[in-house]
Amino acid sequence: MTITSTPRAAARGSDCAVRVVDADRVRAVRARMPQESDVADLAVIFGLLADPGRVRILIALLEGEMCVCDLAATTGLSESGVSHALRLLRGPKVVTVRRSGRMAYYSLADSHVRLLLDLGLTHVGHTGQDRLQVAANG
Amino acid sequence: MTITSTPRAAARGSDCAVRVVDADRVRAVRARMPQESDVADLAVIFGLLADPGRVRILIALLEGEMCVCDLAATTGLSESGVSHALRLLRGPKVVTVRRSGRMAYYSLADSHVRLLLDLGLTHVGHTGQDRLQVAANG
DNA sequence: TTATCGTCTGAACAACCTTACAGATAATCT
DNA sequence: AGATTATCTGTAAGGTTGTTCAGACGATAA
Repeated sequence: MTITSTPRAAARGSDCAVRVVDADRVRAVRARMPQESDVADLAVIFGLLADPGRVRILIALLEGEMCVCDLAATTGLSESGVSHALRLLRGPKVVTVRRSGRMAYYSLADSHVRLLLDLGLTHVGHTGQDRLQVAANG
Repeated sequence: MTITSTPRAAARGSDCAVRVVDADRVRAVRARMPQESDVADLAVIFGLLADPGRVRILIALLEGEMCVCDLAATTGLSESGVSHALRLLRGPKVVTVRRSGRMAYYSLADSHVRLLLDLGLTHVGHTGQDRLQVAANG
């Protein structure tokens, strides 16, 4: 990727370069940018927390392990839906399973996820801010 | 939603009730469950952090405000892509704009998002300061 | 004024994700 | 053994999301 000193310079001199206003700043921030794989992993983790059903499952698990059907009763999801959700969460080791007979007891595997949830909950609960408004922004 | 005492009881007695193993537990957890709107808002916030491009934008903004074209140069996204992403982030007030002439300088609006990012980056295994050293050495 | 610049937007398309249904699996009971 | 249970999985439909393209808008310079 070519970086020219200013947007104006880019337009004057070369063809398809990336326009930059503060080149030093861009260099500094790019130097601190985590590597792509870490950013991708981070996005995956946040993506797992981006579904209300999965969030309810994880909030339920904050209090300790639970079996699939109790999670279904707690969250309002179907048992199949809970199972699908837990499969996604099992992959990146967000939750772990303990199997006993034909029961499967799930619990939070990672304290970081617990912190993310707590932080998020205090954010939406304690800021007393209005309902989030995503669309229709002037 | 009907809740029967145990999965077996549900199968024996009634038709389409939600099966529950530990009824008291389910009641307790449901009592503590945040209301649906808060869970939805939480999922929206996490959803905004669920895209690598938006994560790079927000990481860049951790160091201070930036204009759109510098964000594009920093993150590798197109300027149009950055603008679309910033629109999403502007809605729930995750970022704010300061306009000066035809420039638009964006910055993080909410310290909670900053904390979420820091926590996530720690989870993934790298802090911004570690990155500095790594980048300096190659 | 005209030309250029930085930013924003709408539309279209592909890729993805969620959900529900049906069935499969393994453990347990009669 | 067969029936029942709790969980898991494959599949497909439907909706959502990210990206690109083309152009629009207001601000600025010539």
